[in-house]
Amino acid sequence: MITAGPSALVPPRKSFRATQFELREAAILDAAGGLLARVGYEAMSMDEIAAEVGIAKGSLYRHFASKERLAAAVLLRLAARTRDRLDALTIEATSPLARLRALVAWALHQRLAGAVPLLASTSPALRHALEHDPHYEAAMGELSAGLSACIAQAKAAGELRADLQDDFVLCSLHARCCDPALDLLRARCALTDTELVDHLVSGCFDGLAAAPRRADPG
Amino acid sequence: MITAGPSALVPPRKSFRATQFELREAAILDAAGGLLARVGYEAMSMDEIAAEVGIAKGSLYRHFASKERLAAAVLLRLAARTRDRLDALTIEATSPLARLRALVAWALHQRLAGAVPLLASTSPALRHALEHDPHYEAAMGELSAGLSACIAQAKAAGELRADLQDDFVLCSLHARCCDPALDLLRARCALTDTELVDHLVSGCFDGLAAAPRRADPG
DNA sequence: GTCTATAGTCTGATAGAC
DNA sequence: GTCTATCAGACTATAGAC
Repeated sequence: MITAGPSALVPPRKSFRATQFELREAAILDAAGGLLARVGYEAMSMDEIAAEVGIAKGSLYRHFASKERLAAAVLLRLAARTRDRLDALTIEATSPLARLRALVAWALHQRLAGAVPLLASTSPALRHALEHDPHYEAAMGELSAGLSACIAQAKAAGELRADLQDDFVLCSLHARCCDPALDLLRARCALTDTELVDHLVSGCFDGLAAAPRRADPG
Repeated sequence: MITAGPSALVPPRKSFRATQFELREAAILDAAGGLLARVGYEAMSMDEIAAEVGIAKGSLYRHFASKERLAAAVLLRLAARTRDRLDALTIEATSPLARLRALVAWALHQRLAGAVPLLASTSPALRHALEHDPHYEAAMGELSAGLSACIAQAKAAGELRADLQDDFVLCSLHARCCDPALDLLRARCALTDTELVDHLVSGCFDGLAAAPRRADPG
């Protein structure tokens, strides 16, 4: 049997403690993410998070040096997950446009399940904090790059309007994933989750106006 | 009401003090609105507002009993203005759809000029405060009613997709007026204000996907 | 000026991984 | 059995409503 010892080729066997540490860190991110989505950055208190996770406040600070960095870690994880999702869709989905639609739908479902919108817009203070976080910038940069590639493909395939610049589409999609309409609709309309998401995605890509819309030259 | 002045038929002549009071109140609302848009509800402090207006903090509280009520007054005024704008468009604009497009464009231009998005979404705490403000509820109700009428007309004229329910369109338009995409685009894309607004309005009504989009039966 | 809320720190006690 | 991480919670300092 492969002793714990430093034999090469042995998968890194983590100590029980280290595993616990990682599990707790994930739990903290989950709790903070939920709070962030429900009450916002300013109103979420470190005491509340600690209480929700069931750990002491001091232990919270063993994982994250400050409230800002904790919130940044939440959004960082979400950015990474979104990117992973996009990668997965690159294999699954049939066309570039289908990938984009599926990614927006996925993001909206995440939010219905209680996730934060992937946007600093929640709080200007948080936005400011993130602007100086290199890890977050990097993760968002990667995500943007993947999306931009997808947008370019969709345009080349004639699936996206040619008169809109790529950056505009990118920002629009980002914003649609964080759409405040989701909250408005949840409060006002009686729709199932799936209907809600389908309508929002369709509204985003197909528009609200009736079919004959632009006088596009062929 | 005409008794105040000596002669009847004279427009109500306000005292100097009352005029000053109203001017100051408007100035407070302007300052608070700007702060609200720039830094958000939680981060805007009463001290900051007082300083910006150039009055003592005590005077602030002569006008508004609390921070919550001040913020509510800002959004209330904006709701009223939006409604006024919709009324004006009912005369100006040619079709119901044109009215809706023009209203969204107007709201976006307001935001470019520094106004708050007309939405509690900025801050969950603020949203909670507004949920219990009858004046705000009433103003938003009136605005929604006007918009719903316009939406119904546009649908009847075949200008809006028939497969989307009115409430869905209403919430979507509301959200588009508060679109976080505006801020993202301002930071990322080099577009003039007018281009920015035109693109956003077009994205909202015409969608991002290329023309042949749904297999609509006639 | 007063008072509350909360970020962030520190400590002595304790459980449980090693 | 030792030793380290965690716990509960008191504590400081600051910001900001009123």
